[in-house]
Amino acid sequence: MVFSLDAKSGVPFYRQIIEQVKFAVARGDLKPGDQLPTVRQLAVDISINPNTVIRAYRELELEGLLETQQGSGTYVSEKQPEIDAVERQRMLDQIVTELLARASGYGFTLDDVLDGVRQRKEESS
Amino acid sequence: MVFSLDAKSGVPFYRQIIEQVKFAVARGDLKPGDQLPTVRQLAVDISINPNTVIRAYRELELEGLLETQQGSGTYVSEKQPEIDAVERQRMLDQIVTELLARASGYGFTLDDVLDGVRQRKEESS
Amino acid sequence: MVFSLDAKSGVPFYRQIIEQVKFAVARGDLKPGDQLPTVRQLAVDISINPNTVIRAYRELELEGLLETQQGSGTYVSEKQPEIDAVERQRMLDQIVTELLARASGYGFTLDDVLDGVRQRKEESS
Amino acid sequence: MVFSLDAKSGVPFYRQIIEQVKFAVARGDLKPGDQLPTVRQLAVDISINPNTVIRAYRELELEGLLETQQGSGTYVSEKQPEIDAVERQRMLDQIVTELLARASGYGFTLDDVLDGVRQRKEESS
DNA sequence: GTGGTCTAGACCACC
DNA sequence: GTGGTCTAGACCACG
Repeated sequence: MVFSLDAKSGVPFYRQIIEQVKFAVARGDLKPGDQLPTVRQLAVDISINPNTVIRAYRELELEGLLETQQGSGTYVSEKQPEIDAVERQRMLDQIVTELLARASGYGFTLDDVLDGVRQRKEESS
Repeated sequence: MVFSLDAKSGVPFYRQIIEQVKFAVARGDLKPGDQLPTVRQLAVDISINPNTVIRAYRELELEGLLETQQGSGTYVSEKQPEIDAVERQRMLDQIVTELLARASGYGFTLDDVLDGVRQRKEESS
Repeated sequence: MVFSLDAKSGVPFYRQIIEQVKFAVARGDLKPGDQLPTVRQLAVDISINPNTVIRAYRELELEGLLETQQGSGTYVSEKQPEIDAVERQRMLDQIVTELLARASGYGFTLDDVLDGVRQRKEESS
Repeated sequence: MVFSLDAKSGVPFYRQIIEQVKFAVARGDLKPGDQLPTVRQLAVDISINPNTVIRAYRELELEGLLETQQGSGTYVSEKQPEIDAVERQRMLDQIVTELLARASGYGFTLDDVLDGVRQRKEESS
């Protein structure tokens, strides 16, 4: 799995790592039992402070997505946490709300955003 | 114009004010020449420190959206800064990218997001 | 004498008035004994607060450039204050220093400014 | 890079810092990628409140001159914002206009100013 | 009355 | 360690 960070995005590094891991798991690129890069290795690979990697892994572990085996490494949990459907929907709502608010601040309408997302879909298909 | 802050959102107060002003201008609720609430008045209204309001107004002034006349008040600029079409598109791209990145982190597909936004559209119509 | 204010310049109104009066006297447009517009008249003419006019006139009176005769009006002093040559030079130095500093902040060289001033000279001749 | 403040000038501290940074970048004393003094360090060095330094750095960041990396420090942007040539000329015009206006207020002619600036040039050469 | 600047100090987020 | 946000309150400048 390949990680990449964007320092200019304003999104903190540890969040970018978290999202990339979640994305990889959601896509199936990372399967239960798969090992993740070691903290030190990943830190070197993407040129960041090991503490930042630790923080990302720890949060993912707290969520139940990862498991660390002392001395062995960090792995994708065998039992992926089931997210309550209601909770899940609320999550999406929250994300959509925030981004729409930001978009409207720049004068974009809901349709503008809708078109933007549709366009991505075409590009990816 | 009505302002409201959400202390739990994690979004800094001054950013919330900035976005609400931008939104109001984009919607036409605030027109060029209109006076904004005075710093002290708004501070009292939404129960925050005047310095925080000043900061929000100041950033909007630096962007060219507002103008302040010492001793008189703060107004919406007569000449709203024109946003370059290319710049605008890049802005939308960035917003959509973040929207999708955040959503995918929770396992949502592009279609899930599309549905989420569509749903908003129906609600608002 | 015609006054005009530029609200966008950032220079406070009372300073703009002061400089315009000084300029008019320096040019000879206003001679010793000449009456200036009354405070109220000028305030109406240029659409500002009378207090602002009062402030400008008062500072000019303190410098000895104007004299107010209660109930009669404000006049250019018969005896224009002589500014010490050294003081005068220091004044110019200070003005030049500040503006050059600001110009350099935008990457302009001393020659750029020099050219800018020369250009004005040609335009005015 | 050495900073120095003049409390008597009437120019706000944060503006003085901004102009000194711009000047240093324009001169090449600060190059893209260079780190600036930390907020706290600079605050101690020039004996002002850290908030004032933050404010200066922040405005420079909004202009695109600096970039801050949370937890790491503040750096000169790799891509310095390009100033539109027209915009640049307007800026110079504005500076020259103010220079002449202020000078004429003290009875200096355009030639006096020209001499004053020329003199600076000789001194600096 | 209006906005602007600065300080002091608390608390937070990130690396 | 780094920068960021917010508060409280003083003092100033402008109209």
